[in-house]
Amino acid sequence: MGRSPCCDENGLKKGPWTPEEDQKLVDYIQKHGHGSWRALPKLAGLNRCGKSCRLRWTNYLRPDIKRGKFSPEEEQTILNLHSILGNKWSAIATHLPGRTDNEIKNFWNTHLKKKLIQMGFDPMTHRPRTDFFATLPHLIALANLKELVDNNPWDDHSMRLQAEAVQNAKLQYLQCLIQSAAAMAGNSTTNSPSSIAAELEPMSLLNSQMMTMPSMPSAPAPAAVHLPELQIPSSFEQQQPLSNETNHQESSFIVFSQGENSTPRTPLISPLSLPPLTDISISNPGDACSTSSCGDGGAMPFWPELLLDEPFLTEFA
DNA sequence: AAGCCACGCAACCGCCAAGGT
DNA sequence: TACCTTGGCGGTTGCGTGGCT
Repeated sequence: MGRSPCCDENGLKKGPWTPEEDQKLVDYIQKHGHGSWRALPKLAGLNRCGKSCRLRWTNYLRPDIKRGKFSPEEEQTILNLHSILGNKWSAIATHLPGRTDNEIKNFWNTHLKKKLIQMGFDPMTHRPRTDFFATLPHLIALANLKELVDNNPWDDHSMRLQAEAVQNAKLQYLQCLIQSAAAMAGNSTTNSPSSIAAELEPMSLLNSQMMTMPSMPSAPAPAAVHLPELQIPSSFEQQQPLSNETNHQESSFIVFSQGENSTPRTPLISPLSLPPLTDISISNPGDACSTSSCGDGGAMPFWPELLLDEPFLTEFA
């Protein structure tokens, strides 16, 4: 496959376009259409390569281009589509009339990506970052959000996702505790529920700390946040390991998230960066997933759309 | 007022796929 | 089938601008 000789051709101008060049290009295309981009510059009297002309036209001069700030709706659309399509800017642009892929790409790189990072999300996966300590300050701030306190149950998708980030931190902490407990137990396979429960006690401490740390100057008064409580099933000790492998130190068991009475179960995130599950499975990395909610048992399940409303984005800008 | 720095955005670069010869 | 041309895409660069010290 050959490479197209382009702007490296001698004598062709590069750099910013002048109004005169723009006018020549617009005039020519309006009269004749662009036709062959390669032939266009000479026909239009431009000392540019065809590629440069095409980019100038498609990204700037096209009459149907919408300029100006992105609306909250457009912002949301980009977030949603990016969570599905990734960096397929041209595909995203097809859903935003008047916006170019270049413009969307720039907007993503200069605004949205930073916002997601600040909010504790991985901008590529749209998942809460799994680095607990890196996201802790943010999570503490989140825990102080009045909206989180007031919005219960999870009637707002974005709030729910943020709550999941908090929940994720809790689960990671839980994982650490479990591993510590397993280490303390040595090779013993009898991790009783009561001992695990004892280890879980600091979870509430963490929760309360997250509620009370003065991380935001204007943070509302600390109050209880109704996160779904982690529950260790009473039949915990009877849970079968999810894997037949026996060379792991950790025991495999299942932690269910349970919503409040009428609240549907909240999809949670595996603390081990496993695919998100409806029923969290804390198991050994690489274990086969045996829960019915685990998609097709191997393929990456579909991550919920990231729906972040403008006030929320502004809040953390 | 001058220098520095961060940011936004237009433009370029390099690669790829499709279609033509 | 191999090569070439063209259009398109995503990543990156560099310049202009505004804010801060």
